Amino acid sequence: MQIATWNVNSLAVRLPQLLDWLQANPVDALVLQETKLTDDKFPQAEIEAAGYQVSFHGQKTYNGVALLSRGPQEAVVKNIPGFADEQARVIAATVAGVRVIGGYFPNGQAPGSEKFAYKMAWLDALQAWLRQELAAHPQLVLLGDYNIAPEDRDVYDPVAWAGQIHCTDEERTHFRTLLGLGLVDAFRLFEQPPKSWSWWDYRNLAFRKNQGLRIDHILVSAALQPRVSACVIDKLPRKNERPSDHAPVVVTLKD
DNA sequence: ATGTCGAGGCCACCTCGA
Repeated sequence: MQIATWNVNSLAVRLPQLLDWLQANPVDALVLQETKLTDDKFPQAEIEAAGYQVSFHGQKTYNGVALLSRGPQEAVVKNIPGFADEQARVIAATVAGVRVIGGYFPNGQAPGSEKFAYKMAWLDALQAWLRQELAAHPQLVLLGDYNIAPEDRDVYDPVAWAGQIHCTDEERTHFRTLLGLGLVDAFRLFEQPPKSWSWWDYRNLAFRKNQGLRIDHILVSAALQPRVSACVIDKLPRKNERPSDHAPVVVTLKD
């Protein structure tokens, strides 16, 4: 079984690439972030024609998430229960016995800003909900665009980025708290090439210079960890002539 | 090199967010 995450930065623009990618990578489940589509504009028919069931939760211009799966989805949840939020950032469902939670974590803009405070409140709410989800669903994966680079080795220039958004102590503490709930970073279960990133700024020729951050993550529960056999970042879509700024991340589970 | 994209307003350029 394979489960993947991809911030597509506008599904309207990236739909052809998504369909191409699914043909080459027929994963069992995929969560998308930054679809930037209201639900009435979501390309449900095209995705179903590609052999996937899909749940989605979107809004105009910003954010928006979706969950695609080959098999049926049970107990679909949109956004964090009990956390009033106008921003569409979370979608979850149980797929083939695995609780799949996809998230588009707030960017946070800059430490000290209102958006940073919102990011912290959102992370608090996620953490509280996740405790319950883990108790109810031991086989769980939390994946998406975390907008957090957990360690200095996840940053192309850790000195320049020290204390900057994605790299603050507060964000990294939140990431470690998630691990403390009984989750593990699937990517770090394996030896990986140094300078592995999942996002490169569109500016500054960042991709050509491989100046990026690893901010898209797949965290798996302790009960799921023994099944994890691989976790990779697929840089290929970032080489498209009209790419998203993020690359997909894929985890492989043994049956 | 702050050297890019994408959405949306009410455009044929600007602002915002990332």
